[in-house]
Amino acid sequence: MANLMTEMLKGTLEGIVLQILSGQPAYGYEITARLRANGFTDIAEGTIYALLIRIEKRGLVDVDKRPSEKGPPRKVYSLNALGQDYLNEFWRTWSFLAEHLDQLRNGGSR
Amino acid sequence: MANLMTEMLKGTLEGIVLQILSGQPAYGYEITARLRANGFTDIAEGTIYALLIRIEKRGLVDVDKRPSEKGPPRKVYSLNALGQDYLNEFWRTWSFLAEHLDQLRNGGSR
DNA sequence: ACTGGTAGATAGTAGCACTAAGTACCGGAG
DNA sequence: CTCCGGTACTTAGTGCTACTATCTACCAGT
Repeated sequence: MANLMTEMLKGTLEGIVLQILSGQPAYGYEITARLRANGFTDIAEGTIYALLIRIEKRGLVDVDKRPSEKGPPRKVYSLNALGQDYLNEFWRTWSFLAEHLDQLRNGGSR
Repeated sequence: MANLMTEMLKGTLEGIVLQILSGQPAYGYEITARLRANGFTDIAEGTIYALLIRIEKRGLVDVDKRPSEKGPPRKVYSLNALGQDYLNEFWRTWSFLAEHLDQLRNGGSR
């Protein structure tokens, strides 16, 4: 059975990660941990890595590889100008959706 | 380039349609028209029909076929008890997501 | 030597919205 | 009478996204 949250995250998870990166640069493992701390306990690690590669290919983030004291080198992602534009667009779309859903929920379907 | 809204609708469009049906029974064409009137101008007709068939197969709605004065017979969908449960669950999930996104947006990522 | 925590990559799967094309029915314009 | 436009529904195929599962790699402590 498909999970409701799984489907709802499609499209929004990307914005969530970009928003996190807009605060400060971060690497994958850190982002996953931050998400979990933030209540999104069920998001798989692999999902985040795949997403990061995707937004990197789209040129929304810059990457800086630096050695870690523990384990393999980290890939530190930071939001660039294009990413910021995309993030703004994301929030505009989200606001539209959230507004209309609220409206629909409160009987305002007429 | 993938549309932001398209991806964001995944998972939520289903809830939107169920919410519309919770007010009163409706048929596909009508639902499409209502969505368009509600600001969702870019939702394709085919999408709604596919979605309706899906939720019918899952047993979330009951179907009543009745002749139309214009064109082929309408398939009138109405929300049943299982659908209502699912809708409640949908709103709970949505609220969680909306809350956490708001929190994240207002610098509350720490 | 082994376990556990840190860090990332990837092949395969399922679900969803979209595109595009079609069927079917009817009324009115030409 | 034929054609067009509006109503109403169907369906095959596509692309994108999150998930599962598994793998590599590095290091510290026992």
